Amino acid sequence: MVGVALRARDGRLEVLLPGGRLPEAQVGPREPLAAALARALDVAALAHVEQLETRLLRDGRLATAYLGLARADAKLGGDWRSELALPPDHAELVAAAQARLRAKLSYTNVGFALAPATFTISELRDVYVAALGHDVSATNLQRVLVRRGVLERVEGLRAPGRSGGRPAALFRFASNQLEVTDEFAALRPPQR
Amino acid sequence: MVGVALRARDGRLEVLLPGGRLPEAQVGPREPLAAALARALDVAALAHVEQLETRLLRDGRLATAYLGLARADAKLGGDWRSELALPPDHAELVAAAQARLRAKLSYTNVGFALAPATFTISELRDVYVAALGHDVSATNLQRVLVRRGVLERVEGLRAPGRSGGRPAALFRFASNQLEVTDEFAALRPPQR
DNA sequence: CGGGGTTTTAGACTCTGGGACGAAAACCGT
DNA sequence: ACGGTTTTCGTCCCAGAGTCTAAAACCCCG
Repeated sequence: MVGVALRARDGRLEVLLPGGRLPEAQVGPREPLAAALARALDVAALAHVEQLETRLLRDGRLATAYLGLARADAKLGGDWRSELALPPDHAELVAAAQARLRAKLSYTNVGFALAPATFTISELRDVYVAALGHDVSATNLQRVLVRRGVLERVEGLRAPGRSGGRPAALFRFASNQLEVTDEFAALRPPQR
Repeated sequence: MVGVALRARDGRLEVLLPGGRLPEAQVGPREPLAAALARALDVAALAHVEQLETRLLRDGRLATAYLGLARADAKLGGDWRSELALPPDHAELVAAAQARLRAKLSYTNVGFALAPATFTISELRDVYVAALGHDVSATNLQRVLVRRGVLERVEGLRAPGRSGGRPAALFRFASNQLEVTDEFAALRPPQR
């Protein structure tokens, strides 16, 4: 049981490393994985958790890796440093976690687990840029997510900063559970 | 360690059940998962194998499930019956395996693991129909897969059957390893 | 050998989702 | 009031994929 907790903040996709390493826990016999997971990760503080893969680590232990996502405004204990100093096993898991997240941002609503409860499109754009590692058009992001029903407008506006600008509309994710955009795929069923 | 081996044949997506149940194996301490997997599944006869999920079964054992795909013309020992008589745990795993396969048919080249080495578009279409569970246009299938570089023409034609028809061109998959169609996703990086 | 039935192939048309662009809206500070 | 900023809205455009029709190439049968 190894957990990779990620958070998009300050333009970067942080890896949460309490004590400078990935959190681990031993899973007992007949113990539900969720129980061991709760010992390793602060599950209550994570907006989304999903299983990654199970593999034999170099030290001989069999580990099931999990991906955890924290909202930018979540209160978390533990520090986070650069993940460059991790052992090779763990570094690979971090890479797998990041790849999984990047892929799912495109065809699911996982964004809900990274963004705060309410936000402007620009703020959401920053989250996506941090997680994806490339630029994203705010205009397109809004259109795509609204069209899919992933994003909802919410009452009110955010006042502009000191440098001015038009007040921004506020949005939220329509759901706080993972939902896959159905029929995002090629080779769809015939329409009639 | 539980294996779900699938094969697309006779218009159906069969579950290979040697002895009427899903193949299992106990994974020893410090044993690579691939080794235990080889004991459970006839890996050599499978064109593709990938991990599904790890879960606690109702009988208290911790099992890592695998998805295996067999080509339609593969020689396999063991019979296969309807999967309706499986225990609930295993039935769920079969459903997960089928769902995974259906999804990956859209954005990867997994088809290579279901189709024979060389085939006509109509034959490939039958494989896709069996796996996806809905109709597929042969014209579309060819255009999509060729455009992606997944399919290659190969020398020769297949003679028509007794009922006549134009001879069919032969194709093969360009690769026999899993490859993900990059940039199938929404929220692509900017193009310039 | 010619005609009707069958299967495959090729092309054109259309629709939709998403990227790019530019103008308008609404604010700031000076 | 004016220029600079940020957000929003609308339009254009393109690529990928679904649909359709006709042509190609074969079979069998009379």
